[in-house]
Amino acid sequence: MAGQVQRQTGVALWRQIADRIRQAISAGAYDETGMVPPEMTLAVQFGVNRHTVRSALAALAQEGIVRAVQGRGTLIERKERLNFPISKRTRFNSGIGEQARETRGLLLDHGEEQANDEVARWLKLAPGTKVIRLETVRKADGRPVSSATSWFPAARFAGMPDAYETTESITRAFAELGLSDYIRATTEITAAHAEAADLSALELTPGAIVLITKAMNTDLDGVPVQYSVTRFAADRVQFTIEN
Amino acid sequence: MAGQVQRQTGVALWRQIADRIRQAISAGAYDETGMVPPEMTLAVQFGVNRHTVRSALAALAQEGIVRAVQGRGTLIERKERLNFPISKRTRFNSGIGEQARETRGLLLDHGEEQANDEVARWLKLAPGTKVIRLETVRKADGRPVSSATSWFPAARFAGMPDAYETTESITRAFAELGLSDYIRATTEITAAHAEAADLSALELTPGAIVLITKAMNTDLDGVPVQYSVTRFAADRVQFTIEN
DNA sequence: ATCAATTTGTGCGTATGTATA
DNA sequence: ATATACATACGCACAAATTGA
Repeated sequence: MAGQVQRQTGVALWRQIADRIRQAISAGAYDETGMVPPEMTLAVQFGVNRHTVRSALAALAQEGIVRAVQGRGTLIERKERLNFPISKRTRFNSGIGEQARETRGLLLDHGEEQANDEVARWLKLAPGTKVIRLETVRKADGRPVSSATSWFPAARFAGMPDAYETTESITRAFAELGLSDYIRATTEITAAHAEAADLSALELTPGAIVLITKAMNTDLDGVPVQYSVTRFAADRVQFTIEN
Repeated sequence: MAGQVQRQTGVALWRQIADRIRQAISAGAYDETGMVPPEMTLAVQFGVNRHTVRSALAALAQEGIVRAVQGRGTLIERKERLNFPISKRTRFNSGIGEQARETRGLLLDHGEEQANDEVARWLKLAPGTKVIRLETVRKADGRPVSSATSWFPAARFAGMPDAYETTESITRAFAELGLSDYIRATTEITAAHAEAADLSALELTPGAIVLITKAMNTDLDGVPVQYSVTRFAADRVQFTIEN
């Protein structure tokens, strides 16, 4: 874990250190012992006071990533990073596969509205066309992984909110509404700092990073059936693209 | 730009605000005027003192993203976000296409070494096999976009460093070495906070985000020819996957 | 059972950075 | 520019828990 933390940058040292340790845990750097190195070792490594390391570890403990035991050390509780394959057949639940014991999809809010320019462009509709909006959060083993806003052409998928609430899955909801198969046409990926809404929806701490995908699905005839903006907790996921 | 900035989070208010304004500029929120709103307007919007907004704008001015003019306002200098298509035919230079007038690839360092477990796994070689390592930075219109470490099987591509230095392009270097075509087989995408090395290589400010890709290219027979770990300045790029 | 070494937990004083008014 | 409040970071000291000799 080379590279020093930096002062006077607007990001507190304890946060920089927490981010680095979180990353190291995800990368499996401490797999041999299952523990984080002692506080003093980390303090020397990062060139800071032990108190500063403690602040960082406290933040990670708060996230449930580590657990400190007096006299023993700081144990690693979790190190998973879910992998999302992105392909023509991109689906949340089957993509997760055996990486989680249980996945759930919760419907937070929904409504019918008129497509704004962005939604209309992606769904290839005229601006103002009626669309169904779904706000959902997906969890794996109880842990929030992503929050999404999806839009569907209202003319075709008016029953979407009910279908999703019942099935907890876009794929199964589509099936209920008579669409047995669909294709991921385009995916756009960016990254940004978590906003206030992300913090509560994804149970993140401020300063965390979100990976943002804007994706469009079509039916087998190439007609757009869904546009969604999904925000993933960056330190819980990675994407893979296989060509 | 909804959502308030938060105190006591380890990220200074001026930095949170700078990040939000940078994001808003990228998203085109101020395209009508080409200017950032007045400092007092922003101060009210974020619920902070005007001084705090000034700190944020000073940081953005330092990055060259905005320029403050007394009596007029704060002008937006740059707002581009380069788009990287990821597909079988993923190539940096042709992918950039007309988005930049000039692209360069600079060779920072290179060497011959033995493949560690990660490199060996990706290149499908036995650990310890000789590989060529290239450290490169790619720039578009003089602005650093990504820094990459690439590994190539040494037996086949011993001339890689020279070829890259001459051609400033992986594609052209491969061509010089007798490989006229190659395929992007796998791409893995994650995001993390910028490390010290990123700050200098990509001219970032601390707290910035990097998008990290781990990618493997093969020749037309499916034999791995390159494994690379590339770190992109997250606020300058986006990825798109077309299926 | 005891002891020493290691490691986390706690307290206090001080200096500097951040933000407001 | 000044004053005030709070957050961040450091340095030192000592207490409490765990481990292994």
